[in-house]
Amino acid sequence: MVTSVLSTKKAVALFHALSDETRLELLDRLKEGEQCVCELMDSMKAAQSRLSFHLKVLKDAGLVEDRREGRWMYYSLSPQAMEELEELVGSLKKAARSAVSSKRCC
Amino acid sequence: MVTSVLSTKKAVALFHALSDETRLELLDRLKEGEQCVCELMDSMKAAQSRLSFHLKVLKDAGLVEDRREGRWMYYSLSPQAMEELEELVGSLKKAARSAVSSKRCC
DNA sequence: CTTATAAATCAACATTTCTTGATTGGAGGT
DNA sequence: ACCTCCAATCAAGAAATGTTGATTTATAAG
Repeated sequence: MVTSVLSTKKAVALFHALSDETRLELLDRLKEGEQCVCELMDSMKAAQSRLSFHLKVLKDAGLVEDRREGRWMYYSLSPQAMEELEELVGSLKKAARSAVSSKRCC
Repeated sequence: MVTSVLSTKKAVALFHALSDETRLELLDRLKEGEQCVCELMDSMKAAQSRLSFHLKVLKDAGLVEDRREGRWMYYSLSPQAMEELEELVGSLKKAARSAVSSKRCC
C-alpha cells in the first residue's frame, strides 16, 4: 500500500534505523569495510553498550550483517539492504514527479 | 562527513521524517496529487491536529510543500526533496558495494 | 579450572516523539 | 461586527528511544 516495493512496517524500520547520527556514522565507518566493535569504539570514542545498541538497530533493519570470529564480532554493510532502500526511494521519487494537482476539495 | 551529499543533521531529519507510518501514508496519498488537510483527514480518518503535526514534520524536512488557497492549505510532494533523498541513498549504496574486508583488529 | 577479553543484555533514568483535546488565528460569508 | 470554517499551535500525558553503568554470556588463553 504505502510502497509497492516494501511493507510499511519494513520501510518504517529502515528509515528509523537511518534517522540517528550515531548510526549514520557507524554506516559511514563501515564504508571502509568490515570492522569489529572494538575498532568502532576506538575510532568513535563511544561506549561499548551504546554501539551494541545501535548496531542491533541497524542489524534488525537489515542494514548491516555480523560475523563472529573468536571473541570478535565483525560488522559490515549489507549490499542487499542498500538495493532495497534505493528501490524504495526510487518509487517515491517517481511518484513525486508524476503527482498532479487535484480539483477543489471540502 | 557522513555523506558527501548532505549534512548529517539534514540526513537525520530526512530519514526521521520518513520513519513513521502516518507520514508514509501521507506521502502515499500525496502521490495522487496536491490535497488539502480536510481531504486527508477524511481519507485517513485522522484527527486534524495529528495531521498538522505530521505535515509539519514533513514540511520541515522539505519533503512536502504547502500552499494557501482561501481557508484551505494544500500540500504536495516536493520533487526536489526526492532527488536529494535519492542521491543520499545512492551514495550509501555505492559505498556498500565497494566496501571491502579489512585486516584483523584489536 | 581460573582468569581475561569482547560484546550482548539489562535496569534505571533522561530525552524525544506522538497523541489528544482545547485554544488561537486567519479567511470568508452574513 | 459577528459567526463559521479550516488549520496551526499549545499543553498535558503517554509511549518510544537513547544513554549509562553493571551484569552476563561466550570464547579463548594460561
